[in-house]
Amino acid sequence: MLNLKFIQDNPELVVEKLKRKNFDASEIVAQIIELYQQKNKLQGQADQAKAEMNKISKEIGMMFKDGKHEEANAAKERTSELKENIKQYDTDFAAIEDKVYQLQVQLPNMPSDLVPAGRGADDNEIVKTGGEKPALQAEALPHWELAAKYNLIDFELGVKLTGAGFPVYRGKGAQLQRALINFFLAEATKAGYEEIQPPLMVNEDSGFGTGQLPDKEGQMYHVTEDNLYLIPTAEVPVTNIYRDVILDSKDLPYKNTAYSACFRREAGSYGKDVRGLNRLHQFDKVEIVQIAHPDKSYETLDQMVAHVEGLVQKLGLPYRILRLCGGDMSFTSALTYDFEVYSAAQEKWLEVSSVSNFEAFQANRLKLRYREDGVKKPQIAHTLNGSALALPRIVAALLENNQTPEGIKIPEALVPFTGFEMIN
RNA sequence: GGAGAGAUGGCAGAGUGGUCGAUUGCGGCGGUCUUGAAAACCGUUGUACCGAGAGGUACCGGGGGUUCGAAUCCCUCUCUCUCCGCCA
Repeated sequence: MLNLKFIQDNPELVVEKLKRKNFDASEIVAQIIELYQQKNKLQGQADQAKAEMNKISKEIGMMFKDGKHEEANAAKERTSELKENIKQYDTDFAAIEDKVYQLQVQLPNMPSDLVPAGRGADDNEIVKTGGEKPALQAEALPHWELAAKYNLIDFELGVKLTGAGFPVYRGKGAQLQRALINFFLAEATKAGYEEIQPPLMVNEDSGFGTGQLPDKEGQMYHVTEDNLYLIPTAEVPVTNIYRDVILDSKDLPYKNTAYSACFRREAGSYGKDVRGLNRLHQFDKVEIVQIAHPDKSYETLDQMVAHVEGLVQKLGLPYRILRLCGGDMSFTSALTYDFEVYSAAQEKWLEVSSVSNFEAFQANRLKLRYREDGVKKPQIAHTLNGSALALPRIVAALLENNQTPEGIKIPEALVPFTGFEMIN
């Protein structure tokens, strides 16, 4: 959510910047400014009326105290009209405020100047490529066949237990999952992130705070009986730790990491692109979150990107880093880097991480602020997060890229966590 | 699931219709004192919006109502806690 005052003070800038997200904001911005002025005028009138009312009420109180009952009753008569007016002002005010809000939430976050122009995935900028694509023999198998061959993942069993998109990991498959989680958490801890074990369900306020609600309601599993939502990412509970808080600037940045299962309904997305582990309703992910000072948030973003890069490097996966173009980035992001790893048997790049700076967009909703030494008014902080990493596609790439006639080789960095070097 | 209690400022905790945005204590900040620190003492210490400013308005879990006037009374919703039951 963009700040109202900012929109009011910089209407052209907002419109101009949002063009890069292929969003025409001119109409909405104009309406917001118009309504904002009405709102302020109304507030002035309402406040004045209320001030008068408060004054009279106090006077009446004193009169009663002094035993001047007749005067007091006379004064009461003056209040009825004021009362009516105030009621009207309040109703109108609330209506305008609501309208402004409805418009305000339609505006996406402004992209950073680094964001390339573009419409879709093809326009993303490849900022870096690393690692070596493996040379597989001709009969290399896709990961879902490898998973079956070595009894690592049972997709059909998941269907029996729950439904499509809920695989069952077993044996070394399950152990590999656990090893990856521990490896990612260990790396994050080493990098100074405090580990969090968050609830896997959140309430409406939290869903709203990070922007899943009200718009993306359909993407989350909703437990209607208790009105709770299964989290689509640990970002939701972890970032909401900082909802409605005022931090001390000298404590910034706050760094948290969390492993969680993630639940996504992904309604309607079935087909050949979603085979195997490519897209699931439940998957595991380690997330990193930072709350940063606005002056430092891009530095922070670079650090987070470097952290994620370190992970894919240690796993020995061929990867590339994309800077998302205006048309492909999310509604809430100001700058996003996607990580893709190459899954050699599918011959496909798979997205395994998305690292974003939301600047003040989420923090505005969250009312997440910090106080600068000696400055009275709290300022809005910046929020960032990234996957570090999402497991399924990492597993897919590991299985496919590391397959040999003897079995699947575990990357060296992971062996201390798996306890085995080979799946065979 | 049954019974009860409660929700007030960073925390603790007063306040049952009127100068209450809210007593007090703790914590925080500033100062006096001290070689330094502690103690003691003095002062200060919420957020949002409007306003050039003076200042004004709103907020005592959310919403609604009664009243000239509500933290205080009424209705309603939500949440939390305690005890019992069940259970990991």
